[in-house]
Amino acid sequence: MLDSAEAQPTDHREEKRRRILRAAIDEFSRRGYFSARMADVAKAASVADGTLYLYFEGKEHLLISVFDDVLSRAIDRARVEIAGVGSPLEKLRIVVRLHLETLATDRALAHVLQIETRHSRRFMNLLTRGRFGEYLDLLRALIAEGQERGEIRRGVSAGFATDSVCGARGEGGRSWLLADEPGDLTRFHAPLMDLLSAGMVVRRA
Amino acid sequence: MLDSAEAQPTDHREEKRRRILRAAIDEFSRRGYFSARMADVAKAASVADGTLYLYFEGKEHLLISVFDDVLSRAIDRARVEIAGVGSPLEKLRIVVRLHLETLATDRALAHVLQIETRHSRRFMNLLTRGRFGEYLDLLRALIAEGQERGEIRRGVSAGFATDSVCGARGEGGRSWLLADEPGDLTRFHAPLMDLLSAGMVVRRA
Amino acid sequence: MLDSAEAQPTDHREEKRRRILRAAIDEFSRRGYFSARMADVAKAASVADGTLYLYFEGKEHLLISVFDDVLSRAIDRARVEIAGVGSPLEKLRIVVRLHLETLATDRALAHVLQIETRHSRRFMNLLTRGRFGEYLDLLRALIAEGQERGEIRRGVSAGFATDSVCGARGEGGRSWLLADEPGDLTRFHAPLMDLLSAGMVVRRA
Amino acid sequence: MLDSAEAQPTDHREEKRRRILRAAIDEFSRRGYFSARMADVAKAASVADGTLYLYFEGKEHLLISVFDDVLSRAIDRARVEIAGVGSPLEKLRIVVRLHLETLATDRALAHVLQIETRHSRRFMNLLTRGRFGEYLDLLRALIAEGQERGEIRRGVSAGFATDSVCGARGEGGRSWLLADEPGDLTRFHAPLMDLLSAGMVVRRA
DNA sequence: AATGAATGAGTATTCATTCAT
DNA sequence: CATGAATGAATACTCATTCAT
Repeated sequence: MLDSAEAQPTDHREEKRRRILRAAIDEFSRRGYFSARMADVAKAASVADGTLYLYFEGKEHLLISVFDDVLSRAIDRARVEIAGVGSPLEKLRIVVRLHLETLATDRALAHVLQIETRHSRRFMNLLTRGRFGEYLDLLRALIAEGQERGEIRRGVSAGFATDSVCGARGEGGRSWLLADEPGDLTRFHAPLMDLLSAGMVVRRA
Repeated sequence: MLDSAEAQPTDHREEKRRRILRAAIDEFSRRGYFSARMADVAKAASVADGTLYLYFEGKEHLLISVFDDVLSRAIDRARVEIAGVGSPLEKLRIVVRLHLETLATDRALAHVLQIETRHSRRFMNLLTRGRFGEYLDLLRALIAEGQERGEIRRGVSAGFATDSVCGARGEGGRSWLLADEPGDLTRFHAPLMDLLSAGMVVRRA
Repeated sequence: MLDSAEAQPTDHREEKRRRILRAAIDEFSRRGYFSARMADVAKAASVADGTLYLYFEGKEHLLISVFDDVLSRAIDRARVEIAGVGSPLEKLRIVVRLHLETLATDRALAHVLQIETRHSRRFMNLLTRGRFGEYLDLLRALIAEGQERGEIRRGVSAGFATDSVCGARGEGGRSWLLADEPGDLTRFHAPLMDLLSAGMVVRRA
Repeated sequence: MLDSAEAQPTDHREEKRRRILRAAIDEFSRRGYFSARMADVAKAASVADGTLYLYFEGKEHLLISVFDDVLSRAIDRARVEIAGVGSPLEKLRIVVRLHLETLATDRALAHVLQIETRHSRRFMNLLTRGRFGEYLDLLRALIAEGQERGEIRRGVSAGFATDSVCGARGEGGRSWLLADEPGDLTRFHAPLMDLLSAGMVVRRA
């Protein structure tokens, strides 16, 4: 009883928070972070300008929140999906696929993640702490695990391979974002994994 | 006689243009494109605010000019260095090395190229025409050539491979840029080429 | 109840709008339109700089609004005062008197109307649509009516007489300057001298 | 010999001065005084920007010079043409005709004189000293003379009639606006209406 | 909690003027 | 005398943020 009495406003609050994040993604994607106006985000979220500041500390925090929110859920889903999988390389494959699927499903989100979060050094540093760091840790762990189990070549440092995975995926995403006729992002999945695997996989004599 | 008479002002002008570009790179790198102020660029270049507009049309054009200027010289150097080389894969290796060396030499420049030029769709389109397009063409040509000569697997499309090269290199550069203790960027060269080559090279049975 | 609840903000808003217009009249009069600064208008109106733009689109629109606002009220007053009057000439006399009284009451306003609204051809065109056009129509109608009733000489066209009354042609050519098909200015010479001479020349018996 | 030796540069100088004035008239007319750029005046006059300042003290002085130059020649011509005429009213008629002819011949000049010289109170004061004052004196003298000889009604003050003729009072108060001791504008109402009515009212036999 | 009117700091750009050549 | 590259003061307008209601 108490719960439901409190659940209502909380749900309401959470729903409004999500609406604002959604509006932020759309506006940041459409106009770019710096050109997007808080007033437009508010309008798109159907709230008053001032309300944004009851949910987020300011514009910058709103962008960080988009990033964190998406990665939060990405990590959760990834952990669930790779739970029963044995091969680290296969796990890696799954994580990359999930990532591409998320981007493919929500082009505006992809744009914000790929482009708009790259602005200032300070900003990137803010990002690296928080969920993004966790995500990188996950990838690094998978690669390290793969190396320990002999599935991935040791010549490649885990950090470097992580960067390559993110980078290749990122640039593919960027091309896809900027292309006039985007097509399906997930079609990059196979060749991307193929390409990277080829470099990482231990080649059995 | 005529030369020296005309050379002075031209040299003077060119020298000032370079000073402004240099200042722009530094300021855009330090504060980010949007946060950088034209007044600071002017001060860093030791010219009056108004002088910037005698050399560049505006802030946006200044950023584009940085990009174009760097790529102009990158392309020229690349063409010279790969002139006598036979193997396309080797040529690719050289181009990537040159690129990394340029970024490694000038961290501020690297930052501007990797981060600050990624802002808006419109901006990217501006960039793609001009020298950047030429650069991509060069890479694509090398990959296609490699495929014709059987050095590079045909399964990988030239466009996709180009993206991967740029992306992996980009993300490596980005990590390096954002790392607290950067180390030497060129140490990425060997593993990067190794990684990519492994994915691209025709594996002889 | 409802009224008073809504009346407050509306009144408040209207009061602020008037305060800004008043400040604009004073500043435009004191320094001239181009030399007047929006910041000074804001200060004189006791509002923040940005507030000006919540009430008017920009500096130019502020000037047009001064003009329109004054003419709006001039037309209303004129219509009331000439309502019961029979003679068109008498009506004309009243309108001119009202106009002069308004100018006489508010010297700053007079200055803005007489001088500062005369800047560019484009600006005059903006002005001619809107309330100014209505005002001219009123004058033209009165003169035409006077001519029909034989109170005003037919030799003078309604348009020309209108211009003479409100002085557009007083100095010999403002209207001519702004007209789309100027024709020959000297053709105004005869009727203008006729008109003025008649008033100056001693009427013999 | 000496004369011709010195005449050349002097003529040359005078010719350049005239070219600049001409360019100023055209540019001020085309874009308005405030929007016209000195650089454009220079270009239109085929001289360097800096050269303008060898002939005129600055932008404002350039505008005043246009005014003064035109009036100088207007006064000279007027004096010549009215030399042998007996009737002051006829003289007045001639002066007005000359004035209108000048404006009619050069529309750009007319625009500058009618519109662009009306900007600030300070500016008008600058103008009133100099040749413009002389011009007004001439008109006043003619009217006074006409009144003495019984050609012009005495009810109209010389000053007021002068203003009416050159239109300063045409719209109801420009002169009043710029006068140092304005008095009451409404006192102009009766004589103004009298003046204009006389021209418009049907004179009953 | 929500609103949205008001705030005012912040900045790219222009252009009259100068002065070294 | 003439040039025109360089100067730098000056300002309209935007928009993130606040706070009285």
